[in-house]
Formats: sequence, C-alpha cells, structure tokens
Amino acid sequence: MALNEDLQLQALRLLQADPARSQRDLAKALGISVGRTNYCLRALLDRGWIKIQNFRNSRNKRAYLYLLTPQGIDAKARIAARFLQRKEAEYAALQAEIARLRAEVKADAET
Amino acid sequence: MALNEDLQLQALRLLQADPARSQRDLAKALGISVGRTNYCLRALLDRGWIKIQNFRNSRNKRAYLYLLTPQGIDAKARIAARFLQRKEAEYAALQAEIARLRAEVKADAET
DNA sequence: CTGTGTGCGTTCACTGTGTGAACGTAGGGT
DNA sequence: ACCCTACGTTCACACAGTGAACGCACACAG
Repeated sequence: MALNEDLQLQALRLLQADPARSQRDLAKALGISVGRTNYCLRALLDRGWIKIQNFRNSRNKRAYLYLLTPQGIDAKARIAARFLQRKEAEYAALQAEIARLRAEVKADAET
Repeated sequence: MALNEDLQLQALRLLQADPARSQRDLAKALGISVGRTNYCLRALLDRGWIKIQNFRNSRNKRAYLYLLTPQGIDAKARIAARFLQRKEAEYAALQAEIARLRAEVKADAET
C-alpha cells in the first residue's frame, strides 16, 4: 500500500462491506501483517471513523464489529474521491510513459 | 521506486543519456539517497552492466564516467521491454479500478 | 464443574531498507 | 602553503512492518 491513506481507505471499504471481519482476516485481505492492521484500526478508531462493538455472533460466541461512524462514511467518501483524482492523474501519466517506453523499446531493438 | 529493477532501469537510462553524472546528481534525479545510489551503481558494476572510467573533464579535473557496457545495453533493453509490459497491465488494471471508483464515489455521494 | 481447544485482539523484539552526515581524497584557486 | 570544493564511500541511525507469542473469553467434551 503506497500511502497510509490508501490503506485506511481499503480498510474502510472492507469494513463497510463486512464489519464482522477479524483483524487477521482483514490483514490477509489488505496484504499486511496483523500488527499493522491492529495499528491501522486503532488509527481509525482514534479519528472516530469506526467504533468497535462487542456482540454475540450466531453461535453465541463473543465477537467484534468494526462499524463505520457517520464521520467514517464521510471520510471514506472524501478519501475515495481524492483517490479517484489521483488515479486519474496516474492514468494520464501512465499513458504518456507507455508511449515513451514504446519508443524506447523500439529504439533499443534497432541498435 | 517500486522494484529494485525499476531503479536499475532508471539509473541505466540516466547514465546512457549522460555518463558523466555524479552520484549525488544521480541520487537527486532518482529521488533516493547517495548511499543507495552508490549501492545501486555497485550492483550494476558487479553485473557487468556498467564500467567506471576515470577521465579528465573540460577543466582538467579528475572525474568519473559510468559507461554502459554492451551487456548493460542489452539488459536495459530487456528490462525496459518487461517494464513496458508491466505498465501496460497496470494501465488496464487502472482503467478498471477507475471505473469501479467512479461508481463508488457516485454511490457515496447519493447516501 | 473442570480441562482443553479455538479464535480473538494485542504486543514487541526483531529485521531489513534507506538515509544523509561525516570522512578521505584529489584537484583548483589564491 | 593553505583553503575550498566536489567527488565516491561508509556506517550509525531511524523507521516501518513483521509475525510469533501472549492473555483472554468462550464453546465444548469428559
């Protein structure tokens, strides 16, 4: 994950889709370690973007829910929009780079 | 620089364009520290992709040239081609991601 | 009512990577 | 003879990320 913000966005996405994920699950889905996942969740909590709720799951076992707060939903939308913008810029840049690369590869081949 | 290989490609590019660059210059152009640049150049040297040559520059001052060897030129072409392939894949992926993001941002806005 | 197993969040010693200030060297300028 | 500058090189340090280990809570079996 390039930026920390990207990581948080992914986390918010995953939690919005399924708040009952365990940190280990989340870690696997995010492609990072449990330690970092825990750290990331704590950051989301500190910002008030998620709240942690105990509940009993289907088998009456204690479990956690990581629920997005209204602020979390807002933040997610805001970050996603900025993320999109950045990706669009990357897209344009990549297009240019590919053109340049094609020329370079062609030039290399001709030598 | 994502992969180490990317860094080496950029270095080869810059050196091919101007073999008389100093390591500090190179570091700045690559966006990394002098230490890492030195390490990177050593790696290129070990692989036989560049050779280091002393010479006197215009003001009769001792200076270094980092010249691509024939193997270096080959390697650069090979890496560039692979790099292009990867970028094309990224381009396609990015396109898909942007579509998904647009939908997500739209959905967020409607809530 | 006790183990025992399982899955949870949490911690932290460790690792690996990158940094850039500091160093030795060599030449130019005064 | 002396500084000054620019070079490549080094290495103590910082920092982020890892994942094995831990304590805890609960379900379940004996």
